[in-house]
Amino acid sequence: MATAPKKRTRIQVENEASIVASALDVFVEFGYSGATVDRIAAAAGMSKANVLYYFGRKEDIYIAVLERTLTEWLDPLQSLDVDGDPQRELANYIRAKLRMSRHASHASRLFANEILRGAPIFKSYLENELRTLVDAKCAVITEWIKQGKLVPIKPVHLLFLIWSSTQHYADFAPQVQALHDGDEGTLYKEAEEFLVTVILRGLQP
Amino acid sequence: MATAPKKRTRIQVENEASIVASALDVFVEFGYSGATVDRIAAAAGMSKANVLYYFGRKEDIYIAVLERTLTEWLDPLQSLDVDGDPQRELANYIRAKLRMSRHASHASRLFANEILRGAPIFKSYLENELRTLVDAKCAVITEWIKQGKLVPIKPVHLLFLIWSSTQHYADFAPQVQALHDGDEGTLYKEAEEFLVTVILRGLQP
DNA sequence: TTAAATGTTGACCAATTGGTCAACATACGA
DNA sequence: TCGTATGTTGACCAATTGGTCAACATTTAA
Repeated sequence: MATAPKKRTRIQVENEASIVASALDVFVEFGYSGATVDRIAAAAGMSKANVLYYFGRKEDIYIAVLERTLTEWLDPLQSLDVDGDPQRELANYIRAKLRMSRHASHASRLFANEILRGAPIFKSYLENELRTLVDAKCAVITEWIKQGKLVPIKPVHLLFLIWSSTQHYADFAPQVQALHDGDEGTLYKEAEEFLVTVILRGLQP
Repeated sequence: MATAPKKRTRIQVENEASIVASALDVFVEFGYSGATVDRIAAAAGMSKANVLYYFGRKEDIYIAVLERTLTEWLDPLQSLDVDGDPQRELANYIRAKLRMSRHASHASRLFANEILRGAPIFKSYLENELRTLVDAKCAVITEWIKQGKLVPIKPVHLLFLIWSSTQHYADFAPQVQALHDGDEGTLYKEAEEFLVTVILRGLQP
């Protein structure tokens, strides 16, 4: 009962997917204002008018891109399990976030851009769905602390630490590359080793 | 012998400073493409034509803003002292970066934006001056490790960790606020306590 | 096969953009 | 005081922008 139950044709499904995929690249490369409908259309291999036929406004394309990328991006946090071993659960989470940083770097940069802009589209999501999820996972961490399995800290800051330190490798890639010798594989292997070691040691009671 | 020794008048100094200061706000709020010369002029309280009289092109304004903000931003890293106590030196550095995140958040966001864009202006600086400074400071950390005062890690990842985790509070402020209860003062006090504790514990041999 | 629904686009529009320029205003050293 | 260097801006321009629309093309269900 969320939206009107309009049937979407095969061509609609294909073209909308193509537009959204191309638009992700363009928004990430040029930012919201710098991304033109023309560029998105060119990237998708169709005319500007046709893009506007599927998405009435540029902002609608942007919203669609944001929504499509969202689920994928937030997925790893879901799996933090209160019954698991904290060190193991957190290590897995760090590794998962780092993998996403590497292989879904466009999604990471898209969100970074959106939040840097003041999260005009995202804000309500942050305050509702994400907030709910984060509260639940903070409760898990608090429980681990109560059981004496982690040093006492305020859980939300731990999430910030994991998010920031892993996403850094995607969002600040040009800087990271300028300051690091060796190929991407080595970089991420080192980062994983480093972050898991330091953060887990830092949390050990 | 760096630049032509042109004398700058009082009015030049004042107006250029005013433009650069206003432009920082505008670039941060709207991004590079979204920032218009008109908006910058309005923020500086003068006509667009006058702004272009001082800075021939929009990009020149941007470069000036970047340069003006740079020195200030990089300052804390300079002071990492190999003869000091590592735990104390690093704690001070984390605290300094966190203070800057709070009180110079526009500078942090400006750099984040620039690097997200692929660092078109910044790249050569990253690869030269910053690289040199970072190499020097990594040598300091390596020395501390050799002396057995820190757990063995690759120093550059430690810098990434400190940068990302502290700048997160500036760059992702809308997200941080959406997920944190309490005022800004409390937030930063908690963050400082948390980051210093966890990172230093994580590095203790 | 056919006709209605759906898809596609070039041409077009008004608004905004970065940037120029000639004309005018002010500051300032001699 | 005065003349030149400096400062200031409205008017203007060409290019680009998001978005519209009428005309044409293709798909699809009957």
